[in-house]
Amino acid sequence: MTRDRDTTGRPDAGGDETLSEAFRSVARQLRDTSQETLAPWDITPSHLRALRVLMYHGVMRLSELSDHLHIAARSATEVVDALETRGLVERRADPDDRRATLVEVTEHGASVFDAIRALRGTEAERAFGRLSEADRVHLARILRKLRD
Amino acid sequence: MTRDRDTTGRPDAGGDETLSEAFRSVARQLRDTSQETLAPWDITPSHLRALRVLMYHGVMRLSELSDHLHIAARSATEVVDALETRGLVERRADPDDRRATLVEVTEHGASVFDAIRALRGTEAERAFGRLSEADRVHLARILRKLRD
DNA sequence: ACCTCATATTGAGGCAACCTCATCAATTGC
DNA sequence: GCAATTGATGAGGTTGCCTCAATATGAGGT
Repeated sequence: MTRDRDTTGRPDAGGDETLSEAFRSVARQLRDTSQETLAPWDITPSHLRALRVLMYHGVMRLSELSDHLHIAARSATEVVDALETRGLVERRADPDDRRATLVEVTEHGASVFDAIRALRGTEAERAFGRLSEADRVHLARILRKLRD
Repeated sequence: MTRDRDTTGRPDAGGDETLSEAFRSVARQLRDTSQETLAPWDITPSHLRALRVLMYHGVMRLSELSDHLHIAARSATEVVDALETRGLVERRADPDDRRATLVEVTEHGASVFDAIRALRGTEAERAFGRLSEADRVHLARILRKLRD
């Protein structure tokens, strides 16, 4: 239909399309980079997120974990399964409620988390490091606005 | 449940974590909103992206489409399958190369695209509209930097 | 003409990260 | 004391990708 070129930066039907495209693209790129970095430990970004929540907030129930991660309870089960088979966390019975299960980071889990964090420091820099401090502040503010 | 609160925006282990978390979060929110908007037409965001490429650049081969979308050739096949079963695009033989298949937007596809675009205009505004023009320009610039 | 290598698409099968719905045990409210 | 609720999980589904063949065609020698 059309034989044009988009390099003019013209509005098209909503420049926002481009904006959200760019957004998606960067998000994906971020995810891929993350995945690569994590490969040596055989865990995925979402595993790491769960591990981080557990490291940060300490032992908690599956349901609490799912709340923190904003995922369905059932999905938390899966994430914990994955972390448990890798020896990074352990399930324990909740003494106060026998329906509930507590999840706890193992020593191994903690050391792996620290190791990842040490490397990730520089990895996050690769991702956002090419931004100036001002840009990063800007981005943080904009993201906060977009989140409602 | 718990009495935690991490809205303090404190550094944790690397403020960049928070930044990329926020990024992911917004990207996901964007995707969800998009999905809702598209539901009436029974297509997904990635279908729409393909449709947009085709509307914008006209008829092309599957392989060209996969290049545009930055996905594997095999995945383009799937997207086109989906669009074709919905009558939005059609496959044609490439007269110049009998190995190749051309994809073309149907009339119905074009009208659906237009309808979506009309609605999406306001939808994209909901997403990015709460940003000032300056912020949007900023965001666009920052995203471009992040993309390499 | 024949043979080999590259290219275009697709079948088969896999994976991540979710989801819902149903089930079962344990707990709580009335 | 029993019904309703809650916590975890089994079963199975979805989206959007992926890789690795297989198949057909095209291009370039020899």
